[in-house]
Amino acid sequence: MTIGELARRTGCGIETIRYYEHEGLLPKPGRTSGNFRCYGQEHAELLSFIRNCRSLDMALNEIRILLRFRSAPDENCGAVNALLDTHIGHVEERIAELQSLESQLKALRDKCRSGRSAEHCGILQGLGGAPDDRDASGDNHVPRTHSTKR
Amino acid sequence: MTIGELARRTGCGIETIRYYEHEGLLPKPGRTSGNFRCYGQEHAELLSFIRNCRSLDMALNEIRILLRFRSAPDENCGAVNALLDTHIGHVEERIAELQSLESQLKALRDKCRSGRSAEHCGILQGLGGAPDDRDASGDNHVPRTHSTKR
DNA sequence: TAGACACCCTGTAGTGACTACAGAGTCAAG
DNA sequence: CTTGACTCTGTAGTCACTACAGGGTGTCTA
Repeated sequence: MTIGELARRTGCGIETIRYYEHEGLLPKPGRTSGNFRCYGQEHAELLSFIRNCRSLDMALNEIRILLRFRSAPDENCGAVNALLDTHIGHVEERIAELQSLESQLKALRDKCRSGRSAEHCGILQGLGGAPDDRDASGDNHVPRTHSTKR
Repeated sequence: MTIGELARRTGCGIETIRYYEHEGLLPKPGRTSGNFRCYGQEHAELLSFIRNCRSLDMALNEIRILLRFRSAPDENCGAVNALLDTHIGHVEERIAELQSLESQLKALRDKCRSGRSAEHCGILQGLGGAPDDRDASGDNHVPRTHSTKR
C-alpha cells in the first residue's frame, strides 16, 4: 500500500510516517519502480503500536525501547514494566501540577469579575507580585499546558 | 543592575532574559560603557510578571497580550478575563486528558504483573491493537506529558 | 602592573515531535 | 494528452528555551 493509504488506515499524517522512518522507528519500506514507498500489513501494525504509545504520551525514546522488546520475544519483560511505571509516575506528577495551576488560575480569575479598566484589574495586579517558586522540577518529559495536536 | 543580578533576583536564567528581550517581551535596557546591559526596578517587576504568567503555563503570546493591557491602564480589561477563561479551559481539558491517560496506563500495567518473557507480556500485547481514537483535538497549547523544566 | 577569574557579549545550533512548504516527479482516468 | 491527485526529497519553521564557542569587561589580589 502507498504511504497515503497507510496514513488513512492508521490515522497518522504522511509527514509523520516519513518522520518515523527517518527516526528509525519504522523500517525502510520497499519502493515501487517509480520510487513510491510501499508498505505491508506488518508496517500498519507497527505504526499502530507506535501511535498507541504516542496517544499514551510516551516519548519516542521510550517507544524505541518497547520496540526492542517487541522484536526480542525471549527477553524478560521486567524493563517494560519499569518503563511503564516511570511513565505513569510522570503523568501523575503532571496532573498534580496542572491541578495546582488550575486552582491558582481560578483564584486569579475571581479577582476580576467585572469589566473595569485595566488599571484596576485584579488579575493584572495579582500577576504582578514576587514570583512564587512553584514547580522548579526538571526531569518530567510530560509537556506543559500548551501544545498542538493533530 | 547587571543581567546576572536580575537573574538572581527573579530566579530566571540569564539566557532566558536575553531571549525575552529578543522576543520583545522585555524592553531593551540601557548599556554601560563596556556594553553590559543595565536594568532597573521596573525591569525586575516586568520580568516577575512574565515569570508569574509562565509559571501559570501561559504561552508567550498570551503574555504579550497581558503586557499590552498592563501598559494601557485605561482600556477595559474584559479581554484579560476572556484570555484567562480560555487558558483555564485549556488547563482543564489537559487535566481530563491526562486522567484518562492515567487510567489507560494503569489498566495496561495490570496486564503484566510478572517478569515473564516479552513474547507473552500483556503490556506489549495491549499496545498492539488498532489505535483508539482518543484525543484528536487540535488547538490546546498546553503541552503533553514529557517536558523539561528548569 | 600583571595575572587570575568571574562575569558579560553576540551569534548560532540544538531540543522533541512533528508540520509546512518548495519544486519536482509519478500515476490513473477521461 | 491533459488534468489532477498523489508522491518524492530536502529544508525550514514551531515553542520556549538551553548550551555552547569565541571573544570582551571588570574587579581583586600579588
